[in-house]
Amino acid sequence: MNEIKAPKGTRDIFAPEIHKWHYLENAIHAYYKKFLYQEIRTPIFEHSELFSRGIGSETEVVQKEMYTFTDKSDRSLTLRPENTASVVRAAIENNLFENLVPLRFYYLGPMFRYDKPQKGRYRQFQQFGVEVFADDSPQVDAEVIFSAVDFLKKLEIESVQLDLNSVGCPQCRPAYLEVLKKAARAEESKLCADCRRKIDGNPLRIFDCKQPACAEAAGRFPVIGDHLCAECREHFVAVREALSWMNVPFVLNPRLVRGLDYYTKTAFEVTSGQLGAQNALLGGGRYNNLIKELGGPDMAGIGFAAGMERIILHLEHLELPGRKILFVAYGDPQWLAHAVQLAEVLREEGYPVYLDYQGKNLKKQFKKADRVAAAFTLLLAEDEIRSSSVSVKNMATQEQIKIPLKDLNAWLKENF
RNA sequence: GUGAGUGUAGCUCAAUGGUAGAGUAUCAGACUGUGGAUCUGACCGCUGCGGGUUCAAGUCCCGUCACUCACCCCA
Repeated sequence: MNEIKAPKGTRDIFAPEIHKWHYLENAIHAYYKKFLYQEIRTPIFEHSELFSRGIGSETEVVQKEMYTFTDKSDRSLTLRPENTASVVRAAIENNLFENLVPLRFYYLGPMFRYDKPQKGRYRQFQQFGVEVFADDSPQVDAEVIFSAVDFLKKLEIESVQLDLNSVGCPQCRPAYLEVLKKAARAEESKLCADCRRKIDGNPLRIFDCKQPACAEAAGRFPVIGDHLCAECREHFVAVREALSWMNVPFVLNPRLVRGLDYYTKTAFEVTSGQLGAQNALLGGGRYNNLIKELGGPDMAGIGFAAGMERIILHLEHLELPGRKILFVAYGDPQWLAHAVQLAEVLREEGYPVYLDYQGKNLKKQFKKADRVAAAFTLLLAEDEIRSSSVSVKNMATQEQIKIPLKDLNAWLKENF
């Protein structure tokens, strides 16, 4: 008999951690409402082709990490590894580009990638993110980046670094890639086997390699910043200027590349030293060709995605105020009916009320009240019932007073 | 996909190759109108799983699975 466990890379979330998730989710909704972003919820699985076309069929994510399956009608479907392609698809499909203003969305929900789990990395993981369409202004880039950093700041996550780069566009990137390949080939003998393979496939990834020899060689490679076309260069300058208006500090990182193919111009990433190897809290950038490539209008787009588990890891020491609750005790089962009715009235008034139906005697009930961390225990037994009152015990101070039932609500409003 | 570390009670951890233990939690009682403290008792295990070595394996060896961390990749 094998015990059935959660699949590798998945996990259960419950109290007390779940409180942090509620806190984070509420914070996301509240924060992005201020920017007039609208929440969008897209399916958790999509046609596989959406991701291979959107993310890029040569990317690591599409080649090795997708949960792809065939349904009973032989459709190839895939559990979403990220949400940008889906949001774009949804906007196209629902004609949102014509009807909805502003074209600014945020989302949150589970994503799936077949990765080897480690700290901050799961096979089912939660991301939240934003997508802004139809605006190529560099100031929008800055606003999106500002919102990401500022949001983390609001959560008191401040020991982070914002890396910024421009990865060019179809006008300038191909020429740069050729220059880069040439430089890499010239030093091919110094590179590791992995990086030699990257030269023809995705030479930008060589910059990611942590092998000292590769990093050393990559230090001499040309960087894209010197090969941007006029438009990309001006855009990048304007983004940096707008970030300075917003007092967002950043680190220019000419070696920053993104894992998904659709990025153009601005690319950014926020990392944290507190996370271990998987140190990216969020990453994103501009994708001015994605919407068109997926069959939509020729419109710009920019967004980012953040790893919620990784943010939760930064909320370790967050002290969430415990929910105050009332405990109704009844002493002897013969008074249970009165207790049930009192609990019902209290809940109707909005109070969180706990009633223990197994309470055999007062001692046990008070013990349970202690266990559930009740602020007050309301005792309803023979004396109280006879006098139409209730004994209210403050569990912290041990003070206990008898209050007429008709005054209870007013008293609680005052003291609870 | 590669590597390393760790798998013993619900949880945290002990146990020279020689009868599997403690703390904690849970339950009951001391204490039938009152919680936290204390004391007493009870419950708690195919030592991840499968092989092997040995008179004897939680302990040594091999395999396997799981978890953790790292590589890789990324949020």
